[in-house]
Amino acid sequence: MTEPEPTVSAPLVGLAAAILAATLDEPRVLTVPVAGQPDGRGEGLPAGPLEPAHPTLERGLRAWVERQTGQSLGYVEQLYTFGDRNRRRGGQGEGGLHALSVAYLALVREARPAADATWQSWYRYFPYEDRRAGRPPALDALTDRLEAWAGAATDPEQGRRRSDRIGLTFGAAGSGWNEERVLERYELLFEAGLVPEAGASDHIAGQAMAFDHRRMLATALGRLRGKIKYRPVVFELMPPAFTLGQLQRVVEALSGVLLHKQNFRRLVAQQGLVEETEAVTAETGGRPARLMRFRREVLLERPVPGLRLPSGRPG
Amino acid sequence: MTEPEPTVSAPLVGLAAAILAATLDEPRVLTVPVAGQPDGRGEGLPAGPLEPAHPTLERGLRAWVERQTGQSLGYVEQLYTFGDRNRRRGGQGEGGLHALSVAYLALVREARPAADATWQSWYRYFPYEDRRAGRPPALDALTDRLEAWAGAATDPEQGRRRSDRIGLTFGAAGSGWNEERVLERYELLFEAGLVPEAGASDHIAGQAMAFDHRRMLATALGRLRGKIKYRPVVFELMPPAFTLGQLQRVVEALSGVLLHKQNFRRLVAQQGLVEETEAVTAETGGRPARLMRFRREVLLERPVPGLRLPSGRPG
DNA sequence: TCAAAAGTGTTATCCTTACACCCATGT
DNA sequence: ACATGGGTGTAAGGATAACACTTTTGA
Repeated sequence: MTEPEPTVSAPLVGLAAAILAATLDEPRVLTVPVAGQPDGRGEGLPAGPLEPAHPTLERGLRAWVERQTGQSLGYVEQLYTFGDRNRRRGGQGEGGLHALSVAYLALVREARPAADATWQSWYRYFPYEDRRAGRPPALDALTDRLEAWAGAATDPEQGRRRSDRIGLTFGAAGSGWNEERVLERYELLFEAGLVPEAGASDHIAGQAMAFDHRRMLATALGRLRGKIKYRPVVFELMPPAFTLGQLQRVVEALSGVLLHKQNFRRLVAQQGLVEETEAVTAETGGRPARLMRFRREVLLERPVPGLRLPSGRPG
Repeated sequence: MTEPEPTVSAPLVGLAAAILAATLDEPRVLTVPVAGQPDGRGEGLPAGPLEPAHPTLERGLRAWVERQTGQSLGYVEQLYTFGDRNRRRGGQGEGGLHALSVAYLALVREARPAADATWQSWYRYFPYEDRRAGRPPALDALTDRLEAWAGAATDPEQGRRRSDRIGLTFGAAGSGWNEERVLERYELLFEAGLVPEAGASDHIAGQAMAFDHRRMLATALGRLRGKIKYRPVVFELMPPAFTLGQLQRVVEALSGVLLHKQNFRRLVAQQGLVEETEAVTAETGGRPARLMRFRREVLLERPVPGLRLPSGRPG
């Protein structure tokens, strides 16, 4: 009785992947060109329809990504299933849901582009998310536009709610910046009509993407920024051996904020996440650094092994 | 080029909801009878296929739930999209993925069953998850069976990995019990063939459900148990006014572990999650307790307002 | 008077934060 | 010599955990 019975028109199911890496202190995402898109939206995530031959969703995703980019995936995690708000049956009017996309997050070590896929910095699509060099200047323009949108609300109550959301997600008031709220910030910009995906000709909020791929990417970044704190996923992005300084710069690149050096090192060390190798490297510019490696055993020892970000430091 | 094009046979998309409540110190889930299922698997979650008329996934879900149970939903959150491992095209052989289910978590305040839907305790389906009365006796039998399964591995390396997983998820060794790992525990039991959903005639691991609904329920419980720690979602399950003792018992019911009274009260108070009302209630058996209410303002004030569970107390 | 639950206060301990400082290399 | 990044020590502050204890009702 609750068994899904065949309906006349099943929706299309798409698979999409936000494939993330970090090389040379820059967080990256693998993108592909997308034809037939509005101006400025010709970039997208590797994606394709779920096919009858796919044994599972994840296997289908891996197949598509390999076909489109040549990249084989290691760590893969399902993010969210989107009912695309832009694609409805028969144009407008009574249209129901036409297409779904199951979005995935993938973390890979090496950044070797293939075919016409290219690696881009995350912050090309979300420039305001990078606070490593201090509060980005673009932010002021953005929050001004957002406040104008809040002021243009139909009633004062709605305006207050909008202002609250702006303060909460963009860290006005006392609450401070929360680097995990990437999706909430993008959604707010979308609702305020400040991104091309919402019909704006604007691009002060960063480079647009095809379909709702930028929403998927925002979801992926927020998830990863949260997850590094309680799971040792950063190491999926690191080479087998690395210095603590490199690790810190990768974490900073992902989270978009700078960290306090001494405390970061102590946290990493005392949590047993890494162990020393015998090797050192001299390519860092100052005193040669010891190379470390990830201790896989922590997965068995500690219940919640993550890189709790230690406070932060003024940019 | 990455645009999903129509394929000959799109998969069916189902919607399912784990609707959770907490009444009288017992955590509950709304279930419906499911016809045509194997013996002992006639219970399921409210569910139905996504229909062309549904404007969004969530609206489709709400429609199905209201139709099947009369329950209208408040807080709703998407959980996961499952490619049902039991339903493949054409039986066995080359079969690809035939049906998807997008599963949701819903939290409701009132527990008034309607139609042939009934409220059941979570722990009917996961008896080993309730540690409020100490370590459940059923657990020993379960871990014995699991260890036997680990011992029956094809090679020693696989056996070691299985043993590690058992220790990690069921909290042997030093690691202790982690109440959030509901899904990992269920998946382990599934792989070990100890649940009817995996073909076993056994039910020492709790009451089975139709399709993969128990997997969805496990996902929901794990998510909720994690989420109460960093979001004030418990209050979705509470009446408008409640005593701190009631709140504690609900949190204990959800998490399945007992908490330290004094510290719980202090934590709740000093986090500003609740405020006093003028009323008191005398129905608690001892000294009358002050009725409290949830302070909605914390959502604007604090970045991560949740009920960090204070340690716990020996059961 | 006693049981049961509400509610308050205090202390030891640990973790986080912040600051100060030394070490080894290249220019 | 000094700039740069690597690496260590330690003290202050705050939060948690554990303990003891008082208050107010009903039976």
